[in-house]
Amino acid sequence: MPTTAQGDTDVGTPTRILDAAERIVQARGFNAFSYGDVAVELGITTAALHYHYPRKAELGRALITRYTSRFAARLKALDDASGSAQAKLDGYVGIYAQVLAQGKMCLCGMLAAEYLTLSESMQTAVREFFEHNEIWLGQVLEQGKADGSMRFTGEVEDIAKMIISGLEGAMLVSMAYGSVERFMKVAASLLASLH
Amino acid sequence: MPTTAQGDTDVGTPTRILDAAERIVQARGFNAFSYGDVAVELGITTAALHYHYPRKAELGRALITRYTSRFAARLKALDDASGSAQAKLDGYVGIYAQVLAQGKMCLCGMLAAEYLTLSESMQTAVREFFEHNEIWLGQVLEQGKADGSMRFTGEVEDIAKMIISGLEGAMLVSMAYGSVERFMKVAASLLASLH
DNA sequence: GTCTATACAGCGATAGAC
DNA sequence: GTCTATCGCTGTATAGAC
Repeated sequence: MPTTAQGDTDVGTPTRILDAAERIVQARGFNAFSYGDVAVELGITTAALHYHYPRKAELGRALITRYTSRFAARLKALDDASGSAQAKLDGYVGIYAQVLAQGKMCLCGMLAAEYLTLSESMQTAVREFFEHNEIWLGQVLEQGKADGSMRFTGEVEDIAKMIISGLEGAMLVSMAYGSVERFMKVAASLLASLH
Repeated sequence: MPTTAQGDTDVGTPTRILDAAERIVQARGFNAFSYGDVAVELGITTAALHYHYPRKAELGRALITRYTSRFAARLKALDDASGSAQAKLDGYVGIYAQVLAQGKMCLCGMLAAEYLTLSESMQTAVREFFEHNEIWLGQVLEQGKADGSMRFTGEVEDIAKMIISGLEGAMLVSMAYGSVERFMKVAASLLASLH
């Protein structure tokens, strides 16, 4: 029997920990983030946090896997809802813009900068995020190429890498300006060559 | 009378501090970097470091200003040596590739990720780096447009922002793969649309 | 599952001798 | 200009009571 009644949003402590940690890490980075930050926000002690995530690297790993699976769900939603390849790409850019509008980096973009300081487990999970995105972008590009709506020279894989790199970089630089507009302009220039 | 004899390379302690700190920050980030790291490498104590740079934020600021002025010197060298706009752009990409080949991020790209944790003085200096680069890139693009070697739609400023964002992002993601090849492929795709 | 208490290491920074 | 010594704080992590 679950401890939450019907109608409850069922946010257990582990979820609340991940929510707070995710936001802090996306804004300030994994190395500038501490158990203390989360503890204060949740009104519990750091000892309680360690009960759920004994080591910081394990918390970090959980952060990435949840982020990646949520991201995958949004990409699937784009597949289901959007007809054209262009609409899917626009939706993809929109996901990034939403994150930036909250003053945050992409979690895995942030972690890529700190890559050399991460545990092996976190490093692997970060790479998997990028690879998953590249595969999805590749499929969208193939679709656009097949139906004639997109034109590009070079391998689909390389264009996919360019798009994700370009968007991550646009987020990165835009962090220094707190400007979603800047991000949107760069994204538009980036994708303009595909028309 | 200088304390260094003729023929000495004249690397004082402040320079050696900046050299070590710069490399560590570019590889691991400002928040994962400590006075202790530099002290061990230079064989002096952290107290000696504080004599030269009393506060970490001041060391950070010095790091950025030196990096930016060195970068400016390299851009000027490209202006002096390269005739075509395309050659200048290739040289620009080459600078980034050289850094990445040493397992490092662009200093200011790294600091952009940590932006919200930096002192105001460092934040300002980071933005100045990007603005300086955008101006230079804008001039190159104008040159390419004027002599007919480059074609693009949209504002020159936006294309310049796209190029620096794209290259920074390519470095960022490539950090997770330790792959200069990946970076070069993305850079090529990024600039292909200008031909 | 959360608490108090604590261990222990590392950090930035300072005082004062040399 | 560099040292020894030290301070105060923060960080991750653990033990054991409740």
